[in-house]
Amino acid sequence: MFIYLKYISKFFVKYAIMKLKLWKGCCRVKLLILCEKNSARQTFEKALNGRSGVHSIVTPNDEYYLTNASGHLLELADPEDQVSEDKKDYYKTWDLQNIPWDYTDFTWKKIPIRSNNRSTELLNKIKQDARDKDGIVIATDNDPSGEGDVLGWEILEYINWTKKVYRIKFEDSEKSILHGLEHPKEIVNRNTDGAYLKGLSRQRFDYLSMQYSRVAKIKSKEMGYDYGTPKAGRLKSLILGIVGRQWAAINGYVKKPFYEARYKDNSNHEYARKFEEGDTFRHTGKVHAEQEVQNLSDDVPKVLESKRKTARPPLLLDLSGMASLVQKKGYGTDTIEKVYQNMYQDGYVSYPRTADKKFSQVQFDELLPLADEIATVVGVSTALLTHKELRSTHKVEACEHGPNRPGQKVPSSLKELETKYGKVGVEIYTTLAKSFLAILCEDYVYDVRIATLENHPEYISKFNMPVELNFRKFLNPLSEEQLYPRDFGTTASSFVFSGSNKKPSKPNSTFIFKYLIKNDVGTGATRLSTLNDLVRDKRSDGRPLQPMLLVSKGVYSLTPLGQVEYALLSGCFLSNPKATRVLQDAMAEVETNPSEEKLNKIYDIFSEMFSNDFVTMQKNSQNLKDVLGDVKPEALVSSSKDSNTRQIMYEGRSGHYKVTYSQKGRFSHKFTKSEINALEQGKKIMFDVSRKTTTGKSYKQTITGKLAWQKFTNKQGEVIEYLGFKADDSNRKAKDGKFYPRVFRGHEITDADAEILENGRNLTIPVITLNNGEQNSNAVVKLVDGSGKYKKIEIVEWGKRI
DNA sequence: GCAAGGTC
Repeated sequence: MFIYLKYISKFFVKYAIMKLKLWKGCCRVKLLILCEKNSARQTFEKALNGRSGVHSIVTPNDEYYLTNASGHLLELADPEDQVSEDKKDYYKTWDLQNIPWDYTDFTWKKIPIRSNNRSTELLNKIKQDARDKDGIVIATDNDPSGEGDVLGWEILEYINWTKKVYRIKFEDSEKSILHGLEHPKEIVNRNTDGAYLKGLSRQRFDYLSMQYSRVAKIKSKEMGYDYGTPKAGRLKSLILGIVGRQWAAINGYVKKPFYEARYKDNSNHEYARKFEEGDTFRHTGKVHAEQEVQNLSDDVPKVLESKRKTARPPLLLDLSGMASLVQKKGYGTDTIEKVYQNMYQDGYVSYPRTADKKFSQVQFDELLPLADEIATVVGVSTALLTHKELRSTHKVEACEHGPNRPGQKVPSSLKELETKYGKVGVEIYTTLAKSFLAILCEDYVYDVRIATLENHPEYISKFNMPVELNFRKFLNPLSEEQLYPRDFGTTASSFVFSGSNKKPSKPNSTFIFKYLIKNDVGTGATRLSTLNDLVRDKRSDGRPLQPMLLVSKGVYSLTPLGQVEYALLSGCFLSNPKATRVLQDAMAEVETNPSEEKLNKIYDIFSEMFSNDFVTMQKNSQNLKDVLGDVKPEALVSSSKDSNTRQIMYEGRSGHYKVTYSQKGRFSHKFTKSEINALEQGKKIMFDVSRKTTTGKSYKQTITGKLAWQKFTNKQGEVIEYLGFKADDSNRKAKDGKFYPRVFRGHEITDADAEILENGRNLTIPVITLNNGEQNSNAVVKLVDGSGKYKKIEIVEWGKRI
């Protein structure tokens, strides 16, 4: 009986507990946590110990499930799909009559991103994941622009989510994620959410800017410069503007030499006076400086002071900084971007699209234990890594992704990277590793030594004497001369120093990025990809595309199409950093006072800017001929529609050339990749072509030649210059100055042959195919006069068959 | 066909 009771009570307790659990479970709030991307979701998974589970978020025991997007999954549909049926044509047709657009026509409809074939699939998955949930936590990145908020909300809108929505903010670390989950903010109405409206205003402003491209295309075509569609936008036009202005400065540079008296001591140190605007000791004529030098007696150096100084390691790298450095080693930024992405996916390097150059403590602590291992791989002495504390100058309290740096996975050797990613992978890793390892070294210590001259104290000389190299042993290493400088000498005498104003530097990626960063245009994620976009000459489906920029040896220049845009948008707000500043001010206002009214103000700001720029562009189009000169036929869309042309910089000018070399009806040859490579470097190439005799028998002819700028006169009598393959003269020049074929029926005329022919004698040579039907024979030939300045080789008699 | 913003 006792046992029975015990059993019963045990059963009841068990039942009660089960009931309680069930009750608790049914009342638990079910949350879907929406991360921006796969890698972020994985970090959440680590922080929460599982993809799903129980965690205190909005109530103490919420059931959560993690899901993720992949950046933006939606984009604004094309203009014609934003408007009512009766206005479709108006917005579809590229016509100046249909511009400017009326923003009140737009529904701001979004569609899954077309270029990403996974977007619909992911949207469906998120919709599925959300089905049984009570709330969604938007856990996308916390960009100050509100982009993460837009990214999350547009997904919720797409899946018709009507239940609760929370937003959490955090940085890219487990600790910060847990902290963020403790502070969810419920958003009842997205139309009054500051961050969301702020992001939306940026998006719509930029969308409306598409009108610029239409205007630019229409006007340039109208003026005969139909080189393609100039792609105009806040970021693109700014890049083209800075490249265009820099080349204008380079082309307008006038060297202004100057001469001044200086001293040099017997250790080769130079002593000069400090030049300030208005000083008269700098002469434009050499004579004046020479006179001055004659009056300056020899002197004795005197050390003024030796100051000990230290220099901290530089900040770390963001994507554009990393790309600039690696590009200098001879790799294309497009390749760098792709390879870095692959290395990131494999865990060797950190998240690519960051704008951070400093560490948070958490990120630093995560990487520090790997330092010795990384140093060994890249060949940096671990003995140098003594500064294990994060300098305050290199630290931020909170940041998103942190700088570009080595990842948690360390390769066993550089060879491992080379096998997987090629040499560019090695370069990327070494660059990142060194910039990280440098901050674990002590400061660079050096003495600044300053000297003057006993009797001419206004002459000063200065150099740095290294004391302890530390991080400069491997990062920005000193030259031999800088490492072991000679100290000041014992005597000094005067000389004429000649210098000149500095020539503006050619625009490379560092130059472009610096300008964009300074003006806060674009983001870490878009600067490099947009620059690559402008250089791209193929669409994703392989069809040709008119590039706006050309890059050669890291230097960027405008293509004819780029020049069109540069000319058309000159003086426009859009191609000025001011456009971004005006936009950012308006965005800040939307954020602090989120309302439909403030959002509408964005459209007004855009409209005002555009109406001014519209006038400017029309004016500019009238001056296109003055600015651009004659239309370049090779740049016309009509002449480069096929993939048979390549656009390159050649001998300092840009042009198209055909990759198929042909002589009408005789032969054609499509250049191979290596031939194209050689040609574009200005090298001479050689290839065989197949030719046919009159009887249809084929034989090979060897052609040699290179790319060259050539001229022809068209029917209107205009001399047109074009770039193309120029075969070496296939004629020999005879003694009398006339020309005759270098190759006759497959036989190359040797010097000895020429000697005989040009003396009017008969010559027996092997020829490949004969008119009498035989295949290979000897033939007796001689040289006879042809028309004009030509002679020809004629068969006198068939020889025997070979 | 046009943007800039994400991501792989």
